[in-house]
Amino acid sequence: MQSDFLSISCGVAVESTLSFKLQSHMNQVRKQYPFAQFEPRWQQFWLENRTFRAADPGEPGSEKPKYYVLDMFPYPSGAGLHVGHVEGYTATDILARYKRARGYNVLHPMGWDAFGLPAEQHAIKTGTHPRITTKQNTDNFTRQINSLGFSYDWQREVNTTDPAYYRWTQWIFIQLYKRGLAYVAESPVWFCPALGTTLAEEEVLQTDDGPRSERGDHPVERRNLKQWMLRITAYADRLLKDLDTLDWPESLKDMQRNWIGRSQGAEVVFTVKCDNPPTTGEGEWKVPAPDKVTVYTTRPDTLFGATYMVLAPEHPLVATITTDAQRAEVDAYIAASRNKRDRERIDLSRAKTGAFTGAYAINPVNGAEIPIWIADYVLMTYGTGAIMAVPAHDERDFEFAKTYSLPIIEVVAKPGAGGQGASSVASVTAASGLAVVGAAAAAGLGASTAESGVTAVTDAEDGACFSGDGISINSGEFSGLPTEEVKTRIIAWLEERGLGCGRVQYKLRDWLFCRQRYWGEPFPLIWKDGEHSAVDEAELPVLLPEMADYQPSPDGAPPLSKATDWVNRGDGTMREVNTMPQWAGSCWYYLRYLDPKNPDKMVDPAKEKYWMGDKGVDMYIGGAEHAVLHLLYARFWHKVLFDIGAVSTPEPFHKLYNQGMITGSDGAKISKSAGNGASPDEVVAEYGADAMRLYEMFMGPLNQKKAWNTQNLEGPYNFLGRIWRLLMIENQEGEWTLHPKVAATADAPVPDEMTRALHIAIDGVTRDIDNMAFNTAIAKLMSLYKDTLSKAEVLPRSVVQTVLVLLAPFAPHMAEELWWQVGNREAGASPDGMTTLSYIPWPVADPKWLAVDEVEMAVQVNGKVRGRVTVPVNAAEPDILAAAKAAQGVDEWLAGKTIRKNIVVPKRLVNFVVG
RNA sequence: GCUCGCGUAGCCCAACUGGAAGAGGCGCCUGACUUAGAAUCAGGAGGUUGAGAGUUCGAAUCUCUCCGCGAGUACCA
Repeated sequence: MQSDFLSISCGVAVESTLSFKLQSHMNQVRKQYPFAQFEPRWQQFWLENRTFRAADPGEPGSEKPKYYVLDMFPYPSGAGLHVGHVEGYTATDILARYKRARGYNVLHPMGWDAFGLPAEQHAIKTGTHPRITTKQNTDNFTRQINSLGFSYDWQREVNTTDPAYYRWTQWIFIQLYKRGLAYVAESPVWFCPALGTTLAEEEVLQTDDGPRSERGDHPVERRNLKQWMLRITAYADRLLKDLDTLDWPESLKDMQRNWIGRSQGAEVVFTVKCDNPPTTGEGEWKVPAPDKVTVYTTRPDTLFGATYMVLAPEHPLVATITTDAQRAEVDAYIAASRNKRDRERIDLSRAKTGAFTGAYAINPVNGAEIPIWIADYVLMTYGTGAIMAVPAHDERDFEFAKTYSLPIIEVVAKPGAGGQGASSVASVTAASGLAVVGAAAAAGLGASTAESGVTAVTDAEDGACFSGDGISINSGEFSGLPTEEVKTRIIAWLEERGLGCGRVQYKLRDWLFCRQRYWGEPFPLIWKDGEHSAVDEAELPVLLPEMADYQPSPDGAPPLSKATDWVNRGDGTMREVNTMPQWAGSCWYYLRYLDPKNPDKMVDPAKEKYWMGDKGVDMYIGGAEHAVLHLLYARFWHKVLFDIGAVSTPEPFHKLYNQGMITGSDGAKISKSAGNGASPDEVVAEYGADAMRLYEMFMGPLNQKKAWNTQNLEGPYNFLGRIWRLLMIENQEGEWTLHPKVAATADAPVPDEMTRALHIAIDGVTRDIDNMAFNTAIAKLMSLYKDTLSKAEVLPRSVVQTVLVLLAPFAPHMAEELWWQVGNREAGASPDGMTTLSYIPWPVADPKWLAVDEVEMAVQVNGKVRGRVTVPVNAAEPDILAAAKAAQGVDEWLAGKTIRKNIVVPKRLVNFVVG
């Protein structure tokens, strides 16, 4: 029953009757220590004394080395702080407090990513202005964050919706615009009817139910719209290359590499042979018949194996090359494929479909005529929208060729496959050669591959298709050479003749950078006669106009278009009415923290140089869900700012760490409807902030997914209670005072074994924090308590204070309170003489206490432990072996055996291998 | 389908990177304190490291093949 109540207590939605029972139960649970009294007291102390203020260059404290530890700032939602926020913020807080104690000038700021859809949707529903909602939410987040004792420098708070902030977002946009990195284009873009706005590629997820919005999970569709784009592709190569310089999780770098999707290949020009040129029907040329079509391929080495060509259905040449005979079929296919898109469904079966245009292309390397098809497995948005199909060496082409009985020619032999395949190919080539292909192609659809004889040289019958590297065959002068070499040679061959060239291609698309919403940064742009220009920088910020009605227009026009006084500037120019996407403000907020109130500059160069140093942010912690969104966008903006000299590092975030997601008790994502979550407010009320922080760090490795379990929370909570009761004692009135065994023996000598245990703990905790292994650091503190502190008759103050400094990053309130209770007071600092331990130097483990004289080693015979032996730590190998042979239990296993090999692992074990 | 990560005690997790399977916590059991329970304190039990092969004197750790869970990605030529 008890655990039921506890788990219910953490649910977001609690029914009133249960909630009542819960209360009565909770009241019975005795608080292990009076956290409700001292936690708020220290939070107030820190705020009032600006304990965590970071020193800007020139100020006292700035002579220390800097350490910039950053959280991904939150979107202040109405739901309030989430246990996932607490996880990341606790981790950075531990580092911030640890680094302060280690003598660093620590920058640890917090702010609000406050533009965005939820506030606007709430506004549409309730009529409350997003600004009001945002203020309420940031107030609530601030309260919750402070209730957890995070050591932010609140003097540096930023808010993306503050005109003094977004003025500089607009300024950066103008710099992009001036450099030609922002442009308007009409293209097929993602549109979300439910959200009433376009979305970037990165904001659309491909799901089993078709493409859907990353935010809100609504269906999205392709529409041809005129939109503002940012030319992030111009930075594709640098964004890719500089990943190598970053200390990020390899998996995250892979995701960015994958998204950027660099591939190296070639463009090849094919000549179109159109025996039956298209006409308008009155016998006139519709357009001049095209005579060239360019394809992109990453496998130019397989050019001899191209047996047909495929254009995307949207390819502009389709209309002009299609023969009259094929026109009906082609038009029907185009219509069907467009319809397929509109059905917002992904075809999981991947059945390949297409239509023959009636036209042929001529392969530049061998003059073979190959049929030109259209198929929706070729995308207009990648490469040239046209491919040469090599069914023998490409899975997709292979499937398509099988479906439509197109010829398949093998031109790459598997390495090490032996001479059999190669020779059979060679003989067929010699006998029939490419002429067979031409004949098959000319025969068109009707030609069966069996009749053509081509399949004899392929693996088609066993359903195989070899897409790896190998040795070229059947490829004229290139036969016999390995794939890589053939690629180079064929590209050179094509380039010499003007028939193609090497080319690098990226998957990354330009960034769709405008939204048809109200609650976002207005663009600093004006229009006149269809021409756009940037406003003068002196006009910034371009303020969001006050509006009574921020409903989207039924015709799809952005809400700002209704603010006519704002749109029409009176001089014949009109303002741009789109707004920027939410990512804009988060692209550079880490820079504004450095100089948050500067009215004249985005950031003062001296401050930027000091805080960003050589490598930028020293530690950035957040979830992996932003891998190809925020983290890619911010790197792009930062590089542009670097290019214009506004920042001094090529990358913004040198070290990045991904926190693992905290799921509900059922392992599923925490949601209100599932009721599987925990609310930080409730946990803090019941167990206190220190216990919540300690538990979230104790759950497991920071970078792994973990399930919330309130029962497990009681472990760290009990530990804090034990530490408290170790030093404090409760009288009959329920007041806590310092325990006599601490107070009476302040100057007591420290037993060697206690000193040793303390130094082992210092060493272990320090290394664990440096390795972000907070769970094991906490376990080491628990061991120190259990094995040493709890057993001590007297607790020397020096030991207690060291323990409190070690505890402080994890449980800062209790550490501060006990620090004060054991007598660290300062007259005048506060009415009670409160003084912080935040800047007390971190203890250093003395190696002499870590050293041991003797070690116990395991003695194995043939890998099985048969005894143990204690030897001096620096014993020589012969001595160890002698002792090991004599060890009890070992001798009998060695009796009468020949030792063939001795293995000695210093300080660990001895293994005798006997025959 | 492809890529990557993870499987250790009933549960959450350690294991110095190839060297005695166990640091810590939850739960469970025993004892102390209690009229009794709760809380607290002291102690204890608990194992084929997902399965199978391989490398090695020695494998939780390295290699391969499966199984299970999770994340990313999805016709990118």
